[in-house]
Amino acid sequence: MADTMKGLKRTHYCGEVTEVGQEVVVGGFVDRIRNKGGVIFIVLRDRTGIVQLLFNDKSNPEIFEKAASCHSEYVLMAKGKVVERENKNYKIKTGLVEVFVDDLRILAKAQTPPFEIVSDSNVNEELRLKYRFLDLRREPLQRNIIMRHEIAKVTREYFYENGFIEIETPMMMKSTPEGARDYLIPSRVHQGKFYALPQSPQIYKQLLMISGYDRYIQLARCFRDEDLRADRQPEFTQIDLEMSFVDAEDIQECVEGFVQRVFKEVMNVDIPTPLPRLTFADAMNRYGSDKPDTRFGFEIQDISEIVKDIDFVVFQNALSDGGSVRAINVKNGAGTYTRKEIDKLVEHAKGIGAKGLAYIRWADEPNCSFKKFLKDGELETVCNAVGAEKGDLVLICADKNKTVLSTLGAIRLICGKRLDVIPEDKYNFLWITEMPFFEHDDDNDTWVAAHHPFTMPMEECIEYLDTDPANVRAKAWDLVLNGTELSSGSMRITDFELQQRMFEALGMTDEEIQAKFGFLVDAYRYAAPPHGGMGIGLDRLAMIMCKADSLRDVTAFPKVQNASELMSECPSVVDEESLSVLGIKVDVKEN
RNA sequence: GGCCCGGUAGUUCAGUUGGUUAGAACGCUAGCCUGUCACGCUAGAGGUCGUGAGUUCGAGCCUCAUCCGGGUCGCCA
Repeated sequence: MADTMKGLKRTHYCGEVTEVGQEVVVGGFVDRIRNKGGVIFIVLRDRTGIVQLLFNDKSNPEIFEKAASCHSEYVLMAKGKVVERENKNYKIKTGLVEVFVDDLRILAKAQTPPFEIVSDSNVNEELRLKYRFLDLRREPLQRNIIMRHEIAKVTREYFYENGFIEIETPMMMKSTPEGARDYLIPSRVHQGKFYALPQSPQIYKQLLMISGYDRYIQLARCFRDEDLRADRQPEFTQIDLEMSFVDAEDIQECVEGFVQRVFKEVMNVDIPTPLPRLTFADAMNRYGSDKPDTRFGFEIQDISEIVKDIDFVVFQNALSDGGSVRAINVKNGAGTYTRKEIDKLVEHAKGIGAKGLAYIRWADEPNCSFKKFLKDGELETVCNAVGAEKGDLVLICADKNKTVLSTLGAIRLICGKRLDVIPEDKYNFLWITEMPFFEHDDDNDTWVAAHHPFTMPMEECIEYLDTDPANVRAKAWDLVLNGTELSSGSMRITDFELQQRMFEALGMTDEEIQAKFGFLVDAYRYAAPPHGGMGIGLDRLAMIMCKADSLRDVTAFPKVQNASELMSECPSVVDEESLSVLGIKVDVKEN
């Protein structure tokens, strides 16, 4: 039997024990034991830090024996006097003192853990996820989880102070088969019918504006049944907000205040506002991405005009097909890349959809992959146009605009990472504005809404709704941080007739509209103040602030790539009885 | 669904052209040590080489399939 806590009450966290002479009671996990024979040191750990416990066989043999029987990760409680250390350790906060223990309780013994509970663990993530409760004992993960809490706390404080009301919206709602796939919940009472977990509380927060709550905030759990990525979990948290009697700039100003506050309070980093802005079109043209990382250069340059007379069939074909020829000038010594390294980049470009990359590699002399098509002076003209000098690598892509931009955008990122030119301590926020309203669905050759169908178009674009969908821009915007999409927002349509036109432009029939959003459309008949809002990815914000590479590092119990959880092994099969109550028959296709 | 990377003691890894009994470090167990702090010293235990087939006299190594994990594209209104 283990000891009990009886008669002891914790007085200090381990990391707080610094004052010599105090009587303290501490509790925690055994981090390390150093048994010297006649004296034992046990390092005790809790979420605040570590403290050294001291045991001496002369002064108290019984407690000494007990200390000698301890092993890693046992849970102990110890009472004793804080004394000055004979040999001080200046590397740790509590390193000048130690607790000379006069009462020791072994509250729980531990099996040997499958991996060592140490800060700089390099253990296979699969194993760590299976024993997530042990991995969460490790200091780096605890620091992240606690930092995430700090972010959430500051978030609530900021928005509460600015007049936002926190309202919980349902986790069980109507399934709308638009956009991402829903997680479905079967109904026992209504057999054959299903609720859905929210992809976001979008519809509810708009209804709350119609109901007059004016400013709404929620740290909302959201669910999407799509494939995972390092920055995408099926279950995530949005700082979800909606505001009435505002326009886009008001919402952006409010969110700027938020990011400034959270970075200052949690990290003591100053974020200058207003944040820089870039239209979607400019972002695509300069960075080949709707979420550009602006911490480094290598911007895309259109050299179509410069190369239009060069007799190179690749360039000429792209130009005559209405495409373009564009380049990035990769600096920082990329000109010394070997042929093999460049081939790798070209292979990557092909993977994205480009037919290839032309290049000018300038180690000692400019060395051009399409040299034989060049006339005197043309190489120099191209180099001058893109600002190339010795040591640079100019990568050129010629194709349809869309392909050229996405290719060079991706290659730009790869080069930036490979050359290690992305400053880690920089936090580049960026508003991406004037998002396109429609997206072309190449498979079905139709125009589909790029956002949810309640997004307001920009006033000056409304006239093109039916005639020129490609040029309709939305009153929608993204907030990007260091190349990660953090947040997305828009103004909503409050005008009933305009909403009808939107639905028509999207090719939705009255029946469809009624079946999917009937209640929301009806609600707008009862008058709504102008409103809009945003959803800010709390997980992604925490990931960047913690300098983590994956959402798993800022999520207590994350899912892995196939959306399962390795610790509890969910999702799992349920028994026949449970299914039968729901009126469900499972028909699984075997591979 | 496509492509790429990985899987060898509890953990992190090494393992040569396919060739004797698969090694190291850390951890673990036991013993010694009164000032350690990544304590030290001595000894010991610990392996279905992810799984299954195949090639071979012989497979950790070669081939195929499969499972698991990661990254990415598709997808994510």
